[in-house]
Amino acid sequence: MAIQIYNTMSRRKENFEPLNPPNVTIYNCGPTVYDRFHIGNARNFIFMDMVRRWLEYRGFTVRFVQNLTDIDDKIINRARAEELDFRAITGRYTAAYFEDAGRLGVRPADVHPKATEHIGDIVKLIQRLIDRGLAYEAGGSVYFSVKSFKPYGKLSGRKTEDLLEGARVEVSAEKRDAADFALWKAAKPGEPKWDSPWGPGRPGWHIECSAMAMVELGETIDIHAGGIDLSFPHHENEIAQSEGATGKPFARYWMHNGFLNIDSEKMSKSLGNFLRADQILERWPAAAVRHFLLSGHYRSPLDLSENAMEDSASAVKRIQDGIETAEKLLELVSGKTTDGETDETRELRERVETAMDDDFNTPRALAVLFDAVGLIHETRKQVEGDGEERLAAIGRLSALLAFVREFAEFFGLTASIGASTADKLVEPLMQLLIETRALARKRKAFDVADMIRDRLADIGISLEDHPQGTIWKRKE
RNA sequence: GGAGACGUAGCCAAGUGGUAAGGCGACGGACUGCAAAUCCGUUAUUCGGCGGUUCGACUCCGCCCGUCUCCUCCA
Repeated sequence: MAIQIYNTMSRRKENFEPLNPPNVTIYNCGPTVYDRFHIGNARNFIFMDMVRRWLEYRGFTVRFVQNLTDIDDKIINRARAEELDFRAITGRYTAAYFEDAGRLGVRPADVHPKATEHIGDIVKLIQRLIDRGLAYEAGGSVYFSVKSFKPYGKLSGRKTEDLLEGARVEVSAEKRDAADFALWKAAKPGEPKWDSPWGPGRPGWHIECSAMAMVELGETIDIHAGGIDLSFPHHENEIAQSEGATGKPFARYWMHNGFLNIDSEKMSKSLGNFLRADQILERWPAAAVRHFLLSGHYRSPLDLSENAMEDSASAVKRIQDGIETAEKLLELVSGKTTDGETDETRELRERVETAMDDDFNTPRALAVLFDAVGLIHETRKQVEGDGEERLAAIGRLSALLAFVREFAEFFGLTASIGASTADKLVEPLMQLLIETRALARKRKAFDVADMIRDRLADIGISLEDHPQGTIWKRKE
């Protein structure tokens, strides 16, 4: 069964067939580095990183490119406000991007191209569009002529006429049509600028993605992705620029994730109702944030709330506890585990694969993971019991543990496990305390036993008594 | 005005033309010296409303109500 991907262009799920299997090229529209990104941006980063990993899991060789927009109005404004060179701003927030993304478990792309490092490629592409009669120079700026590109609007389902009637687009005497958009912006006094055949200026927003995607991935890429708000005008314009210049399809699959809402409204910088990723990470573990973002289908809107985060934190705890309990229990009873699969885990794996192959249905895949955790606890009882079945149960438990661990890691839900590397002294000291408490309990000195447990609880360690012995865990 | 998405239990959220996954929460029980963890049971005769198609719809069609998004920078 092939992987199915919902293509915004066709508005339906399609079988995924890359241009040159097993290679897959992905271009994801990255952040403008004028501020730390918010949790809504993170939804896209985390999701696309997971798409990349799922394709790798499925045997594809993925080349993943995500740009960093490092020149635009917002950056210039911020630089002005702070009285700094714009490069100081982009440098600071580029570093912040990698820091926050890393904490969220998002891998760096294979390449993170920057607009300012591709001015030459951008200029060449603009020239190509002028040569083809699709763009024109006016007053030192260059505009794309929307009317001369017939398929304009095919991604977002818009008609050029409607756009012109909308008339909410930027009015400019230089443009032949209101819907035309800038490829090259003539420099105003004091703005960063680069030389070009049309005079000093800087690239427009949309052109960098076309130019860099082509340079890094070729004229036709497999998957182009971004938030749904980018479908128009950004992606529409990219198509116009790229296909206008090459005459080839720009991207085979367009993937757009839904918004992250807060109080049922889109979270956005302009509305001011956003929460930065670094802020949310101060309060919640990365694993909980990831669970929350993956708990809904990527194309649906997701509503962030205190309650939703609490639910996710509890849900993640169930998985992590399941893993930890199984690990420690296996150590307690046998000291060694095997990683072999069983019919049971093969079936679970198949369910995850079916869910993920179906347009990356993470909620369904997570449900399988929770089912597996349930099976761990069921098996645990057999391991704790006596008799014949115990040996078989140990094998079953190890297989389930390996399965849950594999996919919990795949989805990034184990992030906080082992986050603090335990001092070598901790384990033997814990054993000492556990043995002391066991002795106290045996002698019915429950006040002593409870004191040990309570004091450990105070410092963040919980004890669980099992028939085979006592397990300790760190709390959050 | 144009384009589109969505409306499933207390909350979050999958799903299918054949009789409702999973998570969180709640309640009852088991286990425990007491806990914690876990387990068992209960928690949507019903999928925004009204019609229609069908042997049968939550799933298909129509209308209505409600929420949201895009059409302007935005993941």
